[in-house]
Amino acid sequence: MQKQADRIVQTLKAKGLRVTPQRFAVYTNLLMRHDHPTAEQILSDLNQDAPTSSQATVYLSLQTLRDAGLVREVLLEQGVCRYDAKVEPHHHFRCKCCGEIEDIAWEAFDQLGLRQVRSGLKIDSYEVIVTGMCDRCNTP
Amino acid sequence: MQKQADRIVQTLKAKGLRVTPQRFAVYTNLLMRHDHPTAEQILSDLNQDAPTSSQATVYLSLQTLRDAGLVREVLLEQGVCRYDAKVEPHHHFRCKCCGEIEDIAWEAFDQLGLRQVRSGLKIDSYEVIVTGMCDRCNTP
DNA sequence: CTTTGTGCAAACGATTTGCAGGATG
DNA sequence: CATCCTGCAAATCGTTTGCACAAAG
Repeated sequence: MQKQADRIVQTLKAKGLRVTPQRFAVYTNLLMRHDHPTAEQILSDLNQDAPTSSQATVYLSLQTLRDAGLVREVLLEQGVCRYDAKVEPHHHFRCKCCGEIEDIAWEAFDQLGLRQVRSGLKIDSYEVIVTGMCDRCNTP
Repeated sequence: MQKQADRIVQTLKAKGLRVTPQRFAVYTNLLMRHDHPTAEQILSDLNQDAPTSSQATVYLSLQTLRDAGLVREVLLEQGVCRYDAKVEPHHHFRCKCCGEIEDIAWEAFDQLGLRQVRSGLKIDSYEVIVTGMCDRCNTP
């Protein structure tokens, strides 16, 4: 998987970011995951075996990656900031029972008549947050 | 406006909540506003003239009101929890330039084909968050 | 009178900052 | 070699908690 690492390095460089081991590790970790981890979860995951990054660096790296548009913040619960390296437009579902978060395909809402929401607003992006019960919690 | 105060008292009682001056003040303040204040903003607003509620009480009152379904949390920015006493379903727009938050009518998204988002998910509610530039920031 | 809410101050968890040394381009 | 990043520890911010007293039903 040398190719993949190279691609990640190129992505970072393309955004004008220096490629440091810590920043690379944070971004790679987030790209490999399928969940929506908090900064804390990324930190402990990275340092599981050997120490990789300090707390401050993980927080700063995430800020940097967010500002570069490589990573998205996902705010679903009060006081909990999650991160997502999947930048293709998509939405989120949160099970209010187990707390699990699932992606929802963008096309599900493609028919949204966003243009005419309100005249005067220049719309950049939108996100739908769905709450309910996942199939696991739903079938006892 | 005695009528209005009575209506608020009745609303609280109907939810089985004790009506204390502090709780009443928090809820009334939120009902009268058109913005989406943080707990901190409500606190300082209430205590502007005379001391009305302590910090802890405002936080607890907001929790209680949220649990009773009288108030909604609005999460648009990392680390900022806003509150909204308008419980009729509606969505939010946030100007990324001035940070202002506007309500968006529910009907704008009424045509959402939510039922068939994904089989297995039992959907409770959803919310659309729109980001962009408001008309004020857009016209220089 | 029993239960629940309040105020205060201390505790807390997540995130940010200042600063000195180190690595990157 | 100038700039930017990292690590550490301390600081900060928003929110929560423990406890004694007060108020609501």
